Amino acid sequence: MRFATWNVNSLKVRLPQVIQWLADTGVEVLCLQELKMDQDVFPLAEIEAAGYRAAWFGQKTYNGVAILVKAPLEMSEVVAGIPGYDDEQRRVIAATVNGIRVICGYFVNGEAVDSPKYPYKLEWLSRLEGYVAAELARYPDLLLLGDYNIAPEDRDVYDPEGWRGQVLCSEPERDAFRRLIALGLSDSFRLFNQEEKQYSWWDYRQMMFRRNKGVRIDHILVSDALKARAQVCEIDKAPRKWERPSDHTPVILHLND
DNA sequence: ATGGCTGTCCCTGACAGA
Repeated sequence: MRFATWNVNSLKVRLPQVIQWLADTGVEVLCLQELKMDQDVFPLAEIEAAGYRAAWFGQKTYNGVAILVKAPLEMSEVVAGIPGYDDEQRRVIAATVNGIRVICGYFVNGEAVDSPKYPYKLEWLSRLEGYVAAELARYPDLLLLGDYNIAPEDRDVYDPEGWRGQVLCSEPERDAFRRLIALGLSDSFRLFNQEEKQYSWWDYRQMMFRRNKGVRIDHILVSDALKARAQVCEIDKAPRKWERPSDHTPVILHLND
C-alpha cells in the first residue's frame, strides 16, 4: 500500500495531472496541498470518476488540503484543522485509512525569518506538535505527510551555505522538525535513501529544476509502531517534467500489508 | 541586483509562494 504527498500549487490547474498521475501509479492514498480553491468548488466528480474518494478542507485563493483514497478503501474519522487552534488558514486534514491515521499538512512558509509570518510559522508548528502528540497516543499507526516548508538538514538543500539561517533552514524550524521526530516518528525518506541531491521542490525561475538546484521540504514521517512496515520512500520527479508543472513533485512511501 | 516564475483575484498590479 502506497501513501503519497504532493503540493499541487492549484488543484484547478493541476487536476488533469493529478488524475494522470493516479492512473500512472495507482497510489492508494494521496495527500494534496495548496488546493487554492474554495470548499464548494472541489472537483469531487472528476476524482470519483477516477476511482478515488476524497476528504478536503479548502478556502479561496490560498492554502487548502485534501486526502484522496482509492476505492474500495474508505476514510473514517475525518478531522479538518487542528482541534482547539482557531486558525483562519486551512492547512490540516486527517483521516483513518485501513487502521492508519493519516495527517495531511500544508505547513506555514514563513516568508523570511524577519517577517511577521515567521512567528506564526513557529506558533503553528508548536500547535501541530501538540496535535500530533495527542493523535499518536490515540493512533499508534500514524503517518504525517505534507509540505513541511522545512529542509531538515544541510544535505536537503542545494546550497547549504547560501541558505544558512534562511527560512526553511533556520534552527528554530529545524528544532521544530526534530521535536516532531522526538514524538516517536521517523523521516521515512532517510530510513532508506542517503543519496545526495535528492529534492522535492525547485524554483520555477532560472531553470532550477534542470540544474537540480532544489530543496527537500516535502516529507512523510512514519510512527515507530508503523516503521517496520515501511519498504521504500521515493521522490517521483516525473510530474515535475510535465508541461506546466507544480513546483513540487510527489513523494511516495510504500508500506507492506 | 529583493530580480528571475507561477497562480489567484480582479484595483491586470499586488500578493504569496519558497
